Amino acid sequence: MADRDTEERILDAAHAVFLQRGTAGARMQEVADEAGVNKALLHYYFRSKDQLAQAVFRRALGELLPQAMEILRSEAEIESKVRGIVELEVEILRRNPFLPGYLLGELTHHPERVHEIFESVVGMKLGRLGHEVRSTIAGQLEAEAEAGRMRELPVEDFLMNLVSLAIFPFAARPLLQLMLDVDEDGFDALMGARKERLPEFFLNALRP
Amino acid sequence: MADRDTEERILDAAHAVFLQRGTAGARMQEVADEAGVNKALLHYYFRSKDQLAQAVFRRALGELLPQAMEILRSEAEIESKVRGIVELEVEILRRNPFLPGYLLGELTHHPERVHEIFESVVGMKLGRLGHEVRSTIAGQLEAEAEAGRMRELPVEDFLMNLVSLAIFPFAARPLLQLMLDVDEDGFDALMGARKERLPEFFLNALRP
DNA sequence: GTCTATATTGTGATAGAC
DNA sequence: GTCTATCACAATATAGAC
Repeated sequence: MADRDTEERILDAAHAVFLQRGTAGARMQEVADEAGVNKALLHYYFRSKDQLAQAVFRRALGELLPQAMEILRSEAEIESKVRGIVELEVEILRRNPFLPGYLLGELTHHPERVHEIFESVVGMKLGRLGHEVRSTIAGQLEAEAEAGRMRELPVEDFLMNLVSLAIFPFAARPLLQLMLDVDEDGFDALMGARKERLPEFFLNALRP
Repeated sequence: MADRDTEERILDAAHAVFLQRGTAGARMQEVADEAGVNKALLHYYFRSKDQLAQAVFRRALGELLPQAMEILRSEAEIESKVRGIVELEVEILRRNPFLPGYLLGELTHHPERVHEIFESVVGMKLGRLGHEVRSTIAGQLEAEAEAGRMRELPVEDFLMNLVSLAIFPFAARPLLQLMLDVDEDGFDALMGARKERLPEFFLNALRP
């Protein structure tokens, strides 16, 4: 219960509270309670709410982005990348219900934070990484198209469409649960089943 | 500058401020300034911040949902619905950059609000509307599949995949702008071009 | 209906003992 | 490192004049 251990407990607690309430809606007192320590300790370790919020945001973004980037810029085949991204994102998001809504909310309400944090998360200049991913996949798509195995599609579309399909339903979950008339477990089951169909759906869209 | 007019100016101002900052991050003072009136007037018309926030949320959801629902449960053909949804959502979201992030953030941070508000927005019992949309489209999908024009796909997948593709990129815009290395105008141009390709992409995924 | 002034509470942050 | 006590101010909300 001391030192590094406490700092970690606080960050865990902050993660839980900030993701559920959002940065602006989160209260330091609630984080302290959740961590089982006093409010003053939060400031001892993180100085201010803003810095704690940044640590949480960095961590949250780090749960999603680096592994996805790794898959996308690897040398694996297109089909394998599609399956890998779907499997990865769906499994992470099934276990973290607040993650996508939190991230998208923070992105729109604090867009200025993204730039600085992005780099510390993926450990690379963002422009460079984005370019690397795009040129890698663009080459693959082009080769597939020339071989007649896929129809032409801009890399930007490939990337946006893939992550849209994988992530969005989790972000809109509260609305979807009402419209599809399912509870938590029903939704989770739905997502588990959809995960199996999604790669086929996406790859089918790429057929010539 | 009186009566109904003032109430509307306040709601407009609140809409602008709340969507950009989020409900918890928004300040009544900023809303008052934006509306060009005094803080006390906000309470005169809306009683509390919470009620003002609800009015804004209702209005924001109303910009997106009812028209989409109308298209989905109409008697139009599947292909026409796909084109209609893409056209509608993309055009609305291009003009309202904060709308999707705000909605998704509020959904995750205040899921309890959805139930009550949903009904007043679409003017119908939510379970009923959802069921109506699903059974209508399920019938259409089944007919298309039997005629050999489309492969089989659960209604839930059809609905989730379609709205995911249409909405998500706008919600993730700040991140995508960095990764794709484009500014505001570049992003808008990208979305404009993608809008034309999206229906083909989606319909292609439905081919047998 | 609209304003100014003020009450009241909530909340981030620090001082200082242990 | 961790706590209690407290400060300082931000933010919602209301009272009351006009």
